[in-house]
Amino acid sequence: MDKLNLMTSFIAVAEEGSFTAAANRLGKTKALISTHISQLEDLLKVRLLIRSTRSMQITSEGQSYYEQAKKILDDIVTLEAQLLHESQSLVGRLRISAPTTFGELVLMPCIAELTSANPELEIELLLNDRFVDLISEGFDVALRVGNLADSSLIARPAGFTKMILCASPEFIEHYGEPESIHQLADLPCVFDTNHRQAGSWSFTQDKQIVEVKPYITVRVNSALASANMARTGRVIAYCPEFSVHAMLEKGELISLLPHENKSQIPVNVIYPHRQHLSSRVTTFTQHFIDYWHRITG
Amino acid sequence: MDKLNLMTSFIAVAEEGSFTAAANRLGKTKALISTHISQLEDLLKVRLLIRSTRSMQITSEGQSYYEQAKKILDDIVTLEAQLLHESQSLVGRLRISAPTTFGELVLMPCIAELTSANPELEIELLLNDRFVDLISEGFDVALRVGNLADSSLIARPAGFTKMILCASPEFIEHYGEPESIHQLADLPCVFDTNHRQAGSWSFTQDKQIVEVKPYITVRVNSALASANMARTGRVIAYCPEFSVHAMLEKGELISLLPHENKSQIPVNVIYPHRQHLSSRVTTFTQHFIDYWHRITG
DNA sequence: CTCATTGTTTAGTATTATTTAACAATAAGA
DNA sequence: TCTTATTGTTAAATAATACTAAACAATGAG
Repeated sequence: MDKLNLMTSFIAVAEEGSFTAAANRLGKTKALISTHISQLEDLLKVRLLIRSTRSMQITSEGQSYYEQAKKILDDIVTLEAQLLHESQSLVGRLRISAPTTFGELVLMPCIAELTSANPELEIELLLNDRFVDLISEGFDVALRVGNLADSSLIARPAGFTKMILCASPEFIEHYGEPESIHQLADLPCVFDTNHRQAGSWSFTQDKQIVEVKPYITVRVNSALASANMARTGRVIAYCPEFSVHAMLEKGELISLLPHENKSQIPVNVIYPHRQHLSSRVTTFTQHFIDYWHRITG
Repeated sequence: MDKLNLMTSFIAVAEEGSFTAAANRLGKTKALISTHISQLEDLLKVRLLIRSTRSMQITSEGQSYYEQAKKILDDIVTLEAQLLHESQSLVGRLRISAPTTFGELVLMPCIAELTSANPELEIELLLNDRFVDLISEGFDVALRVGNLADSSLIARPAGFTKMILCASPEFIEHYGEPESIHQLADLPCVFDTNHRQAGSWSFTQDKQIVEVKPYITVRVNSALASANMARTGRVIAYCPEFSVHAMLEKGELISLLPHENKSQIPVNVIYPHRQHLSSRVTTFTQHFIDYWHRITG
């Protein structure tokens, strides 16, 4: 028994003053309205309407019920409209999880654009390279660089980032520029432990994936830290393009063997569910993907 | 789709923190809870809960919906309890319709007892000898003296009143006491036009109904008026016992042929419906019936 | 790694909602 | 006064849905 249906029927009858008119208003039959009123009266154990075949009169209890029932139905409509508006407007908080370096270098300018366009959007960005459980930590959305583990989470591909093998001019002056990736086994390297394969770097040559074990002198769980290490001139680094972009532009680092390595790693936007995404999430996602395509060409 | 059911399930989940616990609380299966939540989210087009098989988290929209939905369910419970209380207490108005003389002489003392015992009961008594439509004029209850016309109304028999043929001592002194009802055709009479049969009186002799056409000198639509007419000594009257009771006691009127006439007419309590009577109506009805039995013996 | 427990899905069943049609009651019109 | 049209009610039939049971995939605890 759908109580809200019964209430709706009763309100229509009270306002129209007749079962038939109420049935027309609601697009139902008068028979249904009749059973609805009977059910409601049985449920409430109170007579709401006094009716003969021709005339009808609302009881004092019916009048009191009408007023309050109408308010309750209004409250439900208001609640639902407000909730929909809340989820479809760009007001409120958006919790984002992202890898540290990626967040620092890529995401901050992207988010700056978004918030200046939507001042009421509150963004909370948590940068972390450890594994993050989106659901239990209450994130709305996350960015992941690299291949994804199997998961129940939903991924939306945003594009790719090139992997750059690089060193400083001082390093090249001292060791000379390597002519093949296999020389990395003999040259001092810094290793970003955020990479999946422990102790090895993978390159793509002529669409073939080649694994090389570099000579590792330093390990660190940060792409930016390893780029900065390379800038000292002591080591070669293998970093995502975004983390060394500025240093390459300034000439502080130089890309090595750019024609021999076409490695790319995927960038994904992740959310914990697929349905009824708030527009905060969809707006952020779309804006990030646009931004990423803009800066990676 | 019973929206209140969906809301109830969601509230249980939000409070218990798990679908299974919510299902146990409501005595339903977890499968049902799962579909309820999905339906509610589809209905609202908003994600309320973020859930994996093991952990669950309420969204900010879900939290807001929970608080307001809970209030709405509370409002419904409160409304229903209040309505039931309202109809079961003796507070409020009771509109009664009754014949004029009956109301003036019988009902007023009866109602006086009732209101002094229930000070919060407001009684509105409308006395009227014309036909009254209980429903369209909004009466809760009516009293009818005499046989009832066929009707959709509900009648509860309260007892009977004797019909008394009577005249004043002066009348008897002048005309002598009649020895048979058939003499009424020759003696001057006052006729109460509230009687059903126009121009004739019916008597009950040895369980046989006898119709007599009296010699009518005055017609009036009031039993009390016809009794007062008889008290002048000019005419014989035929009245319900309650309307001449006081005059008989004082000796102002004398009952004629009491052993030859056993006519009684029924007294009924009438209401426009049978179900969900307010306790105002049932209390009044019971009190009147008790009172009537007390005064008629 | 196993096991128990979670939420989801599907198919089947039970229940309810709704309509259709026949009905009794009654106000309006002839 | 009689007929007609319209009212609310009822019963039976059907459409819709609520609910369950069972099998499932995912995952945290031991």
